[in-house]
Amino acid sequence: MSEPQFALVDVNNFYVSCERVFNPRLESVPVVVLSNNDGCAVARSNEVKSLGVKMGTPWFKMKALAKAHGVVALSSNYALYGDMSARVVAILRGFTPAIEVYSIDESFLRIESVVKHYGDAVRLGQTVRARIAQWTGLPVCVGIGATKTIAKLANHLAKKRPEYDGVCDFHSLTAIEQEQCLRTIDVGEVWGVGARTVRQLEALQIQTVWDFYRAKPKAIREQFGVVLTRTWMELHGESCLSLEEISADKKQIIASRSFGKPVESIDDLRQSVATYVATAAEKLRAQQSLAAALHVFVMTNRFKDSEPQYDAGLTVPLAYPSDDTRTLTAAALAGLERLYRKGYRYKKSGVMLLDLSAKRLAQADLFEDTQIKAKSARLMRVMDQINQTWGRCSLRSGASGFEQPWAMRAAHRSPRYTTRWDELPVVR
DNA sequence: TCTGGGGTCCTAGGACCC
DNA sequence: TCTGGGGTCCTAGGACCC
Repeated sequence: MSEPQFALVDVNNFYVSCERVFNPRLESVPVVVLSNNDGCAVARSNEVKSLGVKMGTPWFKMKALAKAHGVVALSSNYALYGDMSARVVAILRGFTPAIEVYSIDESFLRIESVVKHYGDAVRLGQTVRARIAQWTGLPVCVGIGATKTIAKLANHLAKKRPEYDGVCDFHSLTAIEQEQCLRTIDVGEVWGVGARTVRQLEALQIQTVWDFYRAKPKAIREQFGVVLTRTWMELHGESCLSLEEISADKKQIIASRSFGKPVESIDDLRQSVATYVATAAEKLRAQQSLAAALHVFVMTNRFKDSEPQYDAGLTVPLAYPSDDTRTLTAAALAGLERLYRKGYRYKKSGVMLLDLSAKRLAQADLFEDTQIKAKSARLMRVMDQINQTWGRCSLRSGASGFEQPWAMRAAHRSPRYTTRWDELPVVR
């Protein structure tokens, strides 16, 4: 059996690139895509990155800079990004079925069995790049290595160093080149090394990837535990993290949002909670699970020191595990009644579905009414079908409200070009 | 005025069992 | 007077990821 060879394919500035595909005027213009509620920058074009704007910078803090440099800000358009992501994955499946969709814009591929058809790994990477560019218009970079962690690092090199032309196979570099690369990259760039660990490593004079690579595994194990030791081994070419081709069922499902403006009344909170339950329950049914408990939470704006703060949550167990939006909504609203305190300006609420189990393995209950259960299943199926056809929340419970004055802001959303007939791009 | 949302895994410590 | 040892399960909190 040949040694594993991983490729990490990652779309450059994914959300911004999706917007540019359909609006070429955004090309070579500085563009940011904002988080829900138009809060923070979650995607930045290269022009914006070179202005020094960091990931997660609040929009209101960069407005002056944005105005000075003509930065275009867009609200996030998840319908568009989700659809573009699916197209990229479909193309990648044409290269190999051994693929793990790691996030909306990244996939790992096992390529050792298909490399020979392309000559070498770099040529394979270039073919991937060219095909995705031609079929979707999106730019990607490809990093290749013996482990996922090395592939990630190679992807970083492919992005940062123009001489690689978007594809870097770490093992095609000479030992000296490899060392030079590792010496120039901060240890924080390594997959699995976060800000906290960086600070602790710096105290040990470990600053670059090279320093970390040369560290003693025993010391890493004793001070940092098994997780970072695994990262160290992966960097040394020992594959510890395998390709997860089949995405496991979620163990919890969360739905929550910040409000467009502060909310004080319990009526508005009820609407928001009911809305989020509906979203979460739809996901729950999509993976054919039941929830045995649910957690509902509310919080005030933690950035407002001047205002009284309240941050509370309550876990509500269910009599029977359920996937019925009505049952889950009733439980969540009952929890909310107990949580609610008058006199606060709430900023966010949310719901977590917990203790999930596969529906097909559900334990039948002697005292449960099977007719009601069957009706519930039918109703939920019809609701999901209608919402799939006509858009999320087309059919919803009255509890989620009509006006929804608390709804999040999305003032700069582009059309859902690829998923709505009435928003198709028009060529004149 | 304005500060995202959704996940997973690991560890330590306590409760509990035989 | 003397008071074991091994194990599991659960939970909270921390760290990480995109």
